[in-house]
Amino acid sequence: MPEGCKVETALEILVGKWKPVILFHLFSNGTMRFSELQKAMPDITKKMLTAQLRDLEYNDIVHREIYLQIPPKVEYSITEYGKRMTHLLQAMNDWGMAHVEHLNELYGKDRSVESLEVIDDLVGK
Amino acid sequence: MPEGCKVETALEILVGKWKPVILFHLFSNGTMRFSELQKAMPDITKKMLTAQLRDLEYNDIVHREIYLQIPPKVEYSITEYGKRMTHLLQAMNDWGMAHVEHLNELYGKDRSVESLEVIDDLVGK
DNA sequence: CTGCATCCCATTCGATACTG
DNA sequence: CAGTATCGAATGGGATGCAG
Repeated sequence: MPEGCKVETALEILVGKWKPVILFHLFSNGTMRFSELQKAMPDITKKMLTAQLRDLEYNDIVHREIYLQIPPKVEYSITEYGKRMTHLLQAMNDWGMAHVEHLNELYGKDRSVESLEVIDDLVGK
Repeated sequence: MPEGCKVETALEILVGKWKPVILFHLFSNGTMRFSELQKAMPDITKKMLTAQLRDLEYNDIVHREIYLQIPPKVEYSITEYGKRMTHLLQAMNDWGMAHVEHLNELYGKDRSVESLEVIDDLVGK
């Protein structure tokens, strides 16, 4: 472990019940409208979706493009800066997968999978 | 971004208000007694410290060595498996530091530093 | 010394309704 | 369509006291 310890800074950006899923969809699909994100994540409320997107926007991870028209249209996408965190997300994802494996070996299968339903739905398994 | 998206798995291990600090101390000092950890983090309550250590223990990141004696003595250390996540922690830390810089450039200094007091105390700045 | 139990508060999050 | 406003429930975390 290094000096400084800004691990929490990284955590704060990614934590928030829905941020990883949102990023996953935006990384996968490129640009999405608010309603498309909602359709992709049926369980998230508008309030939460808005809040998390605003958070990501403040951190320059997500770009919000507003079209002044009726009916309104707003598109979200990953910023260039945001794309640079792909490696970190990849690293976290890889470690996460390996860790699930590790826990399975330690305790046996079918455990510690709670609270990942959303992701599992997403992947469709 | 990959398939699967187990980013949340990684997050769940590190999240918990004190886990990064605990890991930081254990990585730095090797083996520490419960009371030493408390001294190192004056603001954490016993309840929280216990809970987070149990969590890390369950995830095979931290080892708990109990000496059966009076008065009791319990030592905590990073497991071999836990040491293998050094690279991930390093990556998150690096990104976190760079991100603080990035935000400073975007919005100007002296912002977004809230909620890092603990870490800052730790580093003594 | 270590750490569990209890109570309590603050913040988060979901549900619902409403608006430009 | 893309939000905001309001309320209540759930959850996380702090303070304190007791126990092995």
